[in-house]
Amino acid sequence: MMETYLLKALKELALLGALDNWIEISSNEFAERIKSSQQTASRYLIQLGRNGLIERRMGLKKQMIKITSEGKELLQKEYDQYKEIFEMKDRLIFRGIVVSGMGEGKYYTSKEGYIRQFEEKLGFKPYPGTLNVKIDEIEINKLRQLKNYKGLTLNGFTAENRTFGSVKCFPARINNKKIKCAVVLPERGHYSNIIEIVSPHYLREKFKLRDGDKIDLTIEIR
Amino acid sequence: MMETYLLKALKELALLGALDNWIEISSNEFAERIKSSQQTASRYLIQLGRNGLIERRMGLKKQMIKITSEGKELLQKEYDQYKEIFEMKDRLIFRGIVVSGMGEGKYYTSKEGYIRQFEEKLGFKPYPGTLNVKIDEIEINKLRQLKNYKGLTLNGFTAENRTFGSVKCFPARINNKKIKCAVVLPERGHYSNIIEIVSPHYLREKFKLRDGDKIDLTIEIR
DNA sequence: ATTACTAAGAACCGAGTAG
DNA sequence: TCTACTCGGTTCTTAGTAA
Repeated sequence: MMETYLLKALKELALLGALDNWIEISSNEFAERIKSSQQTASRYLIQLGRNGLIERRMGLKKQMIKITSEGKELLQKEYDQYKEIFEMKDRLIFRGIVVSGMGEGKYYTSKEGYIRQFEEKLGFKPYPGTLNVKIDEIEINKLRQLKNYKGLTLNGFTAENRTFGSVKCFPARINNKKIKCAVVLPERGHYSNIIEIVSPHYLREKFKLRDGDKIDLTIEIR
Repeated sequence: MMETYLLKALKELALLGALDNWIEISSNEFAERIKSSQQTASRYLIQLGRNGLIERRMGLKKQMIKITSEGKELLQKEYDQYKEIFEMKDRLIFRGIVVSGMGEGKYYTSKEGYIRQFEEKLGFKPYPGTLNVKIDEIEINKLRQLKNYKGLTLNGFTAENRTFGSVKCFPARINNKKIKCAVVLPERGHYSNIIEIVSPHYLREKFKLRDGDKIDLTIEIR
């Protein structure tokens, strides 16, 4: 486990140039930089070393320090999260697990009234059946947000003496792979923590997915 | 002062969408997300609120949370640092303070042999005298890095029965403002923690600088 | 169900200091 | 100089629990 104060220390070392180069620094100088005591700075450096995040070479005075590839990876992950926060205004990312639907998905993908519109508006003929993804409870907030975006609307229609409601679609990606698919949400209806995905492909096979597998879902909102 | 664990908590809230929207969340759900106990999650939310980083609205169940502009600013600063680490491969940023030189700067800016080359290679006629910036001790590592880059070379020459050595120049910015200037480093010579800056302008006046003022120095390395 | 207080234990910090 | 140990004080965490 990564303590947050160690992450901050690692970030400071990176800012001092230790990502690509060895830097020479004393625990005292580092302490000044991170606004701590010399003892704490020393302890941080020891712990960063033990965690494999930096490499150290002790000199007679000071020490040489360089961030390892693991350390760099950790910082990169952090950077990616900030990018997600500030740059991804045109998409929402959900984490969820694959579950078995109860056959509702076949509605969308087998009624001629929907199929025609899938082809018109999304440009593909859907494989019959949807992939159901259960969104982490905590991300239901984002799901609510998603419902506020326009997306592409497939109009409702009447057939076989009953009505089929309008639905909204958003182009999507599974695990960030470039395989055509889209999420489908009923225009009206209850909140649900299950997202249904349509695609021209049989997604379970294409992605080798089984119930319970975790997936990332990136949804384009414009 | 901002504890690092609160920053992490704030980041998680941002990832959950609390930057632009109110999100509904319970301390338990949040605890799960940040891998802590419910009590700790609750305490974090209280502290984030007290620090003015989030706004909270308590419901009967759960609570509504939104990151404030101060909270956003804090995250943005963090993001900027990561950008500096990963994206600024073509520049180095130094922090330092303005000091009085001992007249050496006039060398570069008054000898015809240098002046001609400044005009040729940097495109300006230097104001006589340099601005001297003392780099924070700890950033000497980066200064060493800087000396490895090529930059623009002003060739040495002989005049008045002595030799004047080659120097390296790098285009630079002070406090990220678009005023033409460049740092000058002797091609050979001792390490120093003083950087000299040449410019067509009298920089002390242009930036209203006095000894002891802190400045940021952005140096272009290609 | 929820938030959040209390209290005790766990983790962290830094002055003193050895090597 | 340096690094890094010990140890007492402080801060953080979480089980228990009230509201």
